[in-house]
Amino acid sequence: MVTKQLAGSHDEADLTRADSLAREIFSDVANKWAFLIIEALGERTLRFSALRNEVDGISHKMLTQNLRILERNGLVERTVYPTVPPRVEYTLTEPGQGLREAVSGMCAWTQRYLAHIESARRDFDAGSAAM
Amino acid sequence: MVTKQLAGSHDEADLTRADSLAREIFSDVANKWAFLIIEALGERTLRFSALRNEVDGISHKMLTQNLRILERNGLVERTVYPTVPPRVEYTLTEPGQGLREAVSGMCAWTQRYLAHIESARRDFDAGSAAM
DNA sequence: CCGAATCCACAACGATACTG
DNA sequence: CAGTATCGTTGTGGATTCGG
Repeated sequence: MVTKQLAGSHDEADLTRADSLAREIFSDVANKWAFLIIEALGERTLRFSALRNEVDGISHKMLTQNLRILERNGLVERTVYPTVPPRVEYTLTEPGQGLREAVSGMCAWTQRYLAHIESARRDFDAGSAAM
Repeated sequence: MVTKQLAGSHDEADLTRADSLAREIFSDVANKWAFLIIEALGERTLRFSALRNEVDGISHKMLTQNLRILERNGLVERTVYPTVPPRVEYTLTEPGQGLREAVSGMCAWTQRYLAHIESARRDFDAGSAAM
């Protein structure tokens, strides 16, 4: 699936539509900031500013932007308390939690191969520099 | 980890270094094309042009670029056969396979929530359009 | 406190053309 | 066939400012 799929089903135009939708979702979700936001949220409910502190290095703009996208896809829930000053909380929905598990898988993978990757990079960079 | 970590270890400067490295890896790997390439490769060995056919919509340039990055991180192995015309094959290394499993997790997640997400989007877009 | 909009530098991307 | 370089366009992301 997603790339070319194994065509286990019946129709074809139908699958390619699902495929292009899957691509869109990937575009929305498969980026550094979305991942970090999802990991930061975890099972907690956080305010905008708290979230901004957790995901460090993220700009105000990027945070809002990515949160909007996640919200649009139904992965985070946005709750506005009409107090003054305003107060907005974000929390992962159930599909969002599902994604978080996948993301956690990637995080675990990163941890596991950290050293391996680091040395692969050194080798590669050393090889490129040889001229 | 990756974002702020739970500080289960001893030192601190050490962890933040690992953390920033993890970030770098995320930047390299957490993007649409890298994911699609990894899924397309799977357990097979593919030539450049074959890979290009599998990951459809990808440009020549993007493919080389992402392959270089993956190679640099030791996730794909690049084998050049010095024939004429040249022939270059790509295959996932063991760490690459590990990443692929995580990516597959995301693909499975996508499939699972496809309909859910689609309707969440409709709701969101309908809400935004209300003015 | 949160979000939207503006401005702007610069990175990403696609198309093309050229090399081995 | 595979890779690199260049160019022009589009997009991304930060800083700032204004508004609720």
